[in-house]
Amino acid sequence: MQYWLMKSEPSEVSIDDALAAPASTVPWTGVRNYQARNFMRDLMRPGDGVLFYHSSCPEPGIAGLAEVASDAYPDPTQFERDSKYHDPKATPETPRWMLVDVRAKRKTALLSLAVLRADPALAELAILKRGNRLSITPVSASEWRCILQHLSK
DNA sequence: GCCAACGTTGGC
DNA sequence: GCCAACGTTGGC
Repeated sequence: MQYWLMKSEPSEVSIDDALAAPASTVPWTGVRNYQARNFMRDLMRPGDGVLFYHSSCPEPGIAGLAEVASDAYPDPTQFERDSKYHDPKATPETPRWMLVDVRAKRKTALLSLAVLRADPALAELAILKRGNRLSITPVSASEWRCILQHLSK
């Protein structure tokens, strides 16, 4: 059982969008970074805990709780010529990009970056590290507990 | 819109 | 394999 933080731009897929989807489940399309892909492909397992993070928006922060809902499989958008996620070097025989399904569990009060930064127990949280742009990052069990504690306030 | 930080590309 | 140029991310 592992824990993750996954960024999504709410103008693309917000926690509300995910909760409104069939079975509250969305395919995590569009990841085009090898490290993030490898996390999904090699380390994620169904049932892993997910912090649903809103990025590139007026109020960035943790907006909900979710879980990994599938093993990794090829991201179909890489094969779609008219998709902005199309990758001409990918073929169904040799896919490059993988994704997992994510099931939203609940929306939370927004846990802002300022609040996260103010907690010394979260000093090592990857999302708070300078220059970190990874859209998927691991969260330790103690960080997860700490964040749940914040969310229960 | 700015800009720091980082990943990727491609010429050599 | 180096590394400069370029593109992207994402908070502010």
